[in-house]
Amino acid sequence: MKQLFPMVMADVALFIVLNQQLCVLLVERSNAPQAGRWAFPGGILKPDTDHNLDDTARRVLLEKTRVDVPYLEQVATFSGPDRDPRGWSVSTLYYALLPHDRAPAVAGHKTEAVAWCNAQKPEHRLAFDHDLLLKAAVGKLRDKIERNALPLHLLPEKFTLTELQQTCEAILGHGLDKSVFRRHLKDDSRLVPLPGEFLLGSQRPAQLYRSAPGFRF
Amino acid sequence: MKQLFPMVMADVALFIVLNQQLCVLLVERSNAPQAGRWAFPGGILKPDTDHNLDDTARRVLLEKTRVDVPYLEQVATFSGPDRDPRGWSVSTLYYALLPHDRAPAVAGHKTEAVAWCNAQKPEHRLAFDHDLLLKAAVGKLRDKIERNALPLHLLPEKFTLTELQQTCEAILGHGLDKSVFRRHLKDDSRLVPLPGEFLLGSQRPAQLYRSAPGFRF
DNA sequence: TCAATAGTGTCTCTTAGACAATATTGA
DNA sequence: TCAATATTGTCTAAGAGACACTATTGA
Repeated sequence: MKQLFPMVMADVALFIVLNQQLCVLLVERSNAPQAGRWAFPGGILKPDTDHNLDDTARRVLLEKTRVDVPYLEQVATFSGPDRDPRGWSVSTLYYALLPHDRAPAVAGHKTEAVAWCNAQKPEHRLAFDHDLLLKAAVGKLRDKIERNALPLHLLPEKFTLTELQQTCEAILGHGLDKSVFRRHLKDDSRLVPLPGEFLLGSQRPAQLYRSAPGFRF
Repeated sequence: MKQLFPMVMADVALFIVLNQQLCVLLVERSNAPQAGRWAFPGGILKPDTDHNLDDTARRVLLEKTRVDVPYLEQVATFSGPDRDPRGWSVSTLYYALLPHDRAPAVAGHKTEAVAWCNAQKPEHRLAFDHDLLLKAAVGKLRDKIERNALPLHLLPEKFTLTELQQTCEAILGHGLDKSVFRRHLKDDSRLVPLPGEFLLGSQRPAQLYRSAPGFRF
């Protein structure tokens, strides 16, 4: 017998940049269906407690990984009778960004393994239609960077322009010219230089910046 | 008592350009809730017959307006317990484009009035949160035009470059330079000039074009 | 001093934007 | 011929891209 209502869920692609590579958080499914494959953290809408699907997304991410994220954005909604063997499903995909210094904060459920996986070429076999979802999420993220958005939520509180550039490069998948990159950030109000604060090393010190108050993406 | 499952629906913003104005199709609600207000054509997912939400969107548009559209694209998904007084709802918004010479093809249900309404500043009071949805749909459409997409699905089969430019201007809400506009279309494979076919009038004839085979947006 | 990276400058080439000039029709 | 619109050209300024140069540290 056919079901009357579809499953309604939210999935989250949580991005991070590790070792100059754009990575995404995946959870190994421990139960059927598709046990052993890797999927985005996701879960079913709870109409009693969720105020909208954004809430659902934030909640499932918190439940599955213990991470609360500052920024969450809708990518698209996927639907159909066959994408999940349990039946007709509608799942709205979100993406979120995590600063690389918070990577250790991510913890799996007792029974589930989690892993940071190369977002451009995942080394795990994905469950359901999540390869499609991943493409969509990466595409949307790239789009924003190409349109001059700054992925500051991927960076720690204080960062240098070089780190920012490397983060953009990891997302775009190709190098950027240092001079051009910095020219664009001239007088950009989204960036605030921290007076007198520098990143030191065996080279010329690098000015540290933080994101402007109220910055959202 | 709370409901266990949300309503799952698709809404469609069907755009057209009439008299150089971007317009959207609205349906006057004849029944509660919100009778008398105007809303996008929309309807509830039928898991038995719809293969996905795109299907739902196409079907409800056909049912409500008798129009089958060549192009349909997802905008975003809106959700929450209060946006529809009937309870927790999830609705995925699509937009579609209709050539202006097909405006008369649109017909309402027996009991419902339909109207083309100014998309930038609607003259009707919208139902539910559809003012939000309208903003999102117009925004997405503008975005695509700004990124050099051609809204050929808003034009009749044969059209001139001037008509194409005016269509873009209607979407963007501001004028474009004729010379610049045409420069961009130089050697654009999306446009095919029709050899020897011109639009005549009391002026220099204008070359007619059609969209390239397989053109999608 | 040197290696390493930060940060700036310069040159060229492409393009956007504004506007002018020319072309072709019907009245 | 004129009015109207199509179509093309030209000039200028801004920006992108490539690359070189200078600056400042620790070793």
